[in-house]
Amino acid sequence: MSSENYTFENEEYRQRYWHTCSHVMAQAVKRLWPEVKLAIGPAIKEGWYYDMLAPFAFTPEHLEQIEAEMKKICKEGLKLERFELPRDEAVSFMTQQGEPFKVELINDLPADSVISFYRQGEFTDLCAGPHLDSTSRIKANALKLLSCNAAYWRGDSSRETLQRIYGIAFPKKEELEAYLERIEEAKRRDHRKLGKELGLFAFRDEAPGFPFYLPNGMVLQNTLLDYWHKVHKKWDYLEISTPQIMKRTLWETSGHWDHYKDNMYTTVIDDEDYAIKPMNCPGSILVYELEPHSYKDLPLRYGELGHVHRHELSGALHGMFRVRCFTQDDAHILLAKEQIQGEVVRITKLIDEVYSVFGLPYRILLSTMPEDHIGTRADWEKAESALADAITSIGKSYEVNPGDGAFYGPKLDFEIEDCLGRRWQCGTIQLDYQLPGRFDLEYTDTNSEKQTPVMIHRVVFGSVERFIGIITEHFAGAFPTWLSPVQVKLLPVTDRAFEYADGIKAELESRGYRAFVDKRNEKTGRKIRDAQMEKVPYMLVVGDRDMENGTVSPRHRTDGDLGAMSLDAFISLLAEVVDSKAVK
RNA sequence: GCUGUUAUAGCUCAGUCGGUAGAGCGCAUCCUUGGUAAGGAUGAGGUCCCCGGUUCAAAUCCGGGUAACAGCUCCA
Repeated sequence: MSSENYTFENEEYRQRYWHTCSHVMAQAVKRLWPEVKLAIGPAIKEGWYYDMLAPFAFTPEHLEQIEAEMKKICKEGLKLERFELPRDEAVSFMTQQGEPFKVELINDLPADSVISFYRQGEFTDLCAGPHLDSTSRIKANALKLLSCNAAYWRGDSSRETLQRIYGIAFPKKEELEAYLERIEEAKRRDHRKLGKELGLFAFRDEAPGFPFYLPNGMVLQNTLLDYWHKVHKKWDYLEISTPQIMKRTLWETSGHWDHYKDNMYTTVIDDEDYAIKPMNCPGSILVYELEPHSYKDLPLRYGELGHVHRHELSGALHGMFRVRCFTQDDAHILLAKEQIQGEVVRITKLIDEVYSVFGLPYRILLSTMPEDHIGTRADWEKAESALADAITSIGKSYEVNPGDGAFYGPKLDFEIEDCLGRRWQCGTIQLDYQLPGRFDLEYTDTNSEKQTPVMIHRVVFGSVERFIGIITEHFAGAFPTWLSPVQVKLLPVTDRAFEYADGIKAELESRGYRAFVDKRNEKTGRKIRDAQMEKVPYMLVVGDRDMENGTVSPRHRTDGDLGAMSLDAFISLLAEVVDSKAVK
């Protein structure tokens, strides 16, 4: 069967298609600028890229030129032919072609590997394939070069910085347009843009990477945390709060001073070294150590909304997604080995409960033993199967992420998928066999013997800041009513209705709702438009008619005019939406 | 941190060849009292990111900072 019998929905065919596009792009570049050196050009999840070294920086105009040349190559209908060469011939071939990166790649291939090439017209590339059979298979008017950026050769920051050109292509022009539209939609939802427009948060040059919460953002955060408190009370967590700054000796015991110092902010107090906490675990441990513990205390669940600081590289900062100080909705659970599975089930149920409130689907990843680890293989296997069994026991499934665990234990990661299909790692459950031992933690078991507890680190939101960023984009700023900074905006038709509106506002506030009156000297249409732009869920138009009949005229931001009704009727409607935490 | 790009009014952005700045929105005042997505008029706002250089003259050209953006590396 020829590869062209596949459809584009087929993953393997898609990869083949994009990989061929990447060769066509490289060919176009070499035709335009023969002096450019090629590195690697794989197909990726969406599209492809090619890394290259050029004596000048590519600009959008260059990309247009390359794109035009690519279209020409597609129309030329060049056949792709595979051939193999022995290693020494492969090296001399690429040396002769003036491609040092390709020579390095060939030299690094394992001794027994087959070294294959693909030729199309005058262009030949080192490549394992597979490919389409001809460049004419690529739909010339449905391909686009998206951007050009820097990338390190072999992902190594100590090596050459190359230029990476990203591209995308589809078999139909409409699919390309839909893809580009999705990118535009993501831009419209960018939480940095919405955060500014909606008055949620801000950044200043005076504090790069350290967010300022504005009044609306503070309401959102507090509402989120109120909910967090409620859920954690229900699941038997004990809330604590530990110091921001603690002595160097503590961080030496925990291992952070040796392994995490580059990311820590430090200070000196009374001639002693201190560090601002980058993580909450050592603080929780100090609380545990305050008194002796019995097996009857376990699992002991310390919850902490811990404000941590980490010195991230300036180039890594990204709105609320990557900041230098953030709040983890952390918990440290101390428990006996045999309690692990049951506790993991509890945590998974809690996480499931929270994510479903936001309407966020997720998948679970099990990260197993990395090469660099502590503890015996048997212990690891036991821990990994405890995590795996916990997930399957509640009818959920997981994917394995081999070797991606922390050095001190395996973990479960919860990856949220937002409404644009983008994935975000939020929740995580990590088993830790190391820290309790480093701090000599113990509990007394049923035989009056001292035992070392296991520690579970877990977060649900991950970081409150990142979670706020994610839901801002997920809801495009139109938060569900229970989370909206302003839930009801009263729009008096004339100033005769101000007093009536104030009375309704007071009534709503006394019931715990967030209401505001728009008393600007503007027409109703204008007030509605502005409230819509602010994404307020409910607008209450009140005018002479309502005052006469004792009604309000609610308008929902998506459902439109709901018609006049009594205030009581509106309040019960509002109560139902808010209390159910509906995504509305 | 690295590579590239960018920085002009509260916001979004124009500003040609180097001759000390403009629009729309917002804001203020006045008119307008208007029932489901923008009523009208007038007006006030600028250390053109910071420091230095070239020049008779710099928002504009050059160098160095800072910050943001895209990506790499790293990560909640």
